[in-house]
Amino acid sequence: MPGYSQFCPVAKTAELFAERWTPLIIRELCGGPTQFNMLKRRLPLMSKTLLTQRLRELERRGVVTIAEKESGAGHVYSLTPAGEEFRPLIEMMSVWGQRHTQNILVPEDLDPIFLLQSVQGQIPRPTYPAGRFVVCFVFRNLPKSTVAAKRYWIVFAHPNTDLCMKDPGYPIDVEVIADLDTFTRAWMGYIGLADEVARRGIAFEGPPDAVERVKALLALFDRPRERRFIFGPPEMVDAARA
Amino acid sequence: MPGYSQFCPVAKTAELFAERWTPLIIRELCGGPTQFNMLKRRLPLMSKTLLTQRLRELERRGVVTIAEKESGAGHVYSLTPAGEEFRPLIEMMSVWGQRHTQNILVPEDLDPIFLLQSVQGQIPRPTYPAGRFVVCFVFRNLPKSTVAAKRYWIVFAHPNTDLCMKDPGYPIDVEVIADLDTFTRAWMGYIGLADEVARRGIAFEGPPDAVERVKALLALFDRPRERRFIFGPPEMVDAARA
DNA sequence: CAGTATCCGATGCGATACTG
DNA sequence: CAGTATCGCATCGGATACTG
Repeated sequence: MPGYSQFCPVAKTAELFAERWTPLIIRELCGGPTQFNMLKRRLPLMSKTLLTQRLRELERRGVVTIAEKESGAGHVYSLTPAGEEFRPLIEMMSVWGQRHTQNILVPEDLDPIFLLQSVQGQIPRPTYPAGRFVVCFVFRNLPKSTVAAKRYWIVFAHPNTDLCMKDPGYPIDVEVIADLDTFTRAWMGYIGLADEVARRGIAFEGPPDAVERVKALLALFDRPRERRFIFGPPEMVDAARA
Repeated sequence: MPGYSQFCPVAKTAELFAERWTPLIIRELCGGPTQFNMLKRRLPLMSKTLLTQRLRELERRGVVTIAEKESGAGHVYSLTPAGEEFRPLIEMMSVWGQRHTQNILVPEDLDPIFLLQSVQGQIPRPTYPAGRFVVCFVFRNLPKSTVAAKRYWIVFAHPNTDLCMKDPGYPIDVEVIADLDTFTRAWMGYIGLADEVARRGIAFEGPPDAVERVKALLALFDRPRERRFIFGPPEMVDAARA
């Protein structure tokens, strides 16, 4: 794909920034330095070949640095100062998307893992329960096309938290049961959470105090409609919140 | 090209905004409502078919309105409120490009007409000369690939100004002679204008007072290095300046 | 794990011709 | 002028296999 053949800086920036996948790579790198497979995991539909290609191109253009890892093979990818200057662009794209793309979520967009990574990232560390606390998410009405599992576990273990795709074996404190699309839209603030809970589109099962605990963790009810919702890796969320 | 299959608002926005040509179309529409051929003229490398396609898609997504023209055939294209919200993104891309793409201008990027449209647009109307005033630009070292002409005329006629590709026949007040790439980089603020004029990379010919007049019009010497240089159609420049 | 090399198929898009 | 319809090919990028 050749360039636009215009010296206009908007065009020159678009040649780089508006290439397919590039904004999403930069979105990921906004979460801080990361490795190849971390990126690959968050961009599952992108082939390794293409990801490498894009990262190389971004390095060539001074947007990304590729450093040798100290231990083992592979590299660490991070934004250069020039790359950091894309952060406000990514954030504005996020805001625009929240305001104007609510109705064009298609089944293929839904992804329990991506969703729960966001959930995991949005929960402020200070609010973690003291001891171990396990929330199991059960998603109904998964898109037919997906191979995703129905059940996931978020394990709070004091300063850390883990997202598990397999039963970690610990006793479950609360089960959250919801349609995947309902929970996604609710989590994004696109539909009323309280409403969905009220009509049991989203249901909580467990001891009442544990359920309240989870509702508080998810901050389900005090989410303003037009809040600046930063979507991205946990570190990016942290940075934006500060 | 299918979507990214992610509900993340950055991804959903990228599906629309980061498609090939789309940022440039929006850049143009930031100059206010316009018509098909105006767009086509500013995006010469884009085919009519593709331009139509993109405009239709942007309409479908609520970014552009397509209205019948009152007289004659064709439509008027303009940004919806949602589309207007892309303006800050375009402006940030412009700023990023000015800071980080100065070294990657290639010969094919250079275009006398695009350049002089920008020149014409950047000159504030209040500074126009009182009577008719004609500046002829002569570009040397045009890229071999181009079919562009060497000579262009900007005719100031009181409240209006015209950019001519053919000799308008009026007597010429000042001739500006420069390498196309030198003038482009200087105009963008990428290289020092005063320096280039001093070593006659850019030369002015005409009566001394008229030459001074042109230098003032072009605001060649009081251009700060990191100024917020808005590149785009004249109306966009006007709006950004206000 | 962290990529690289190669092949080949889908499709995006330019070119051309046509219409009101 | 302001587009629409059709065709064909270049190329982007996915799939697969391979390597340190």
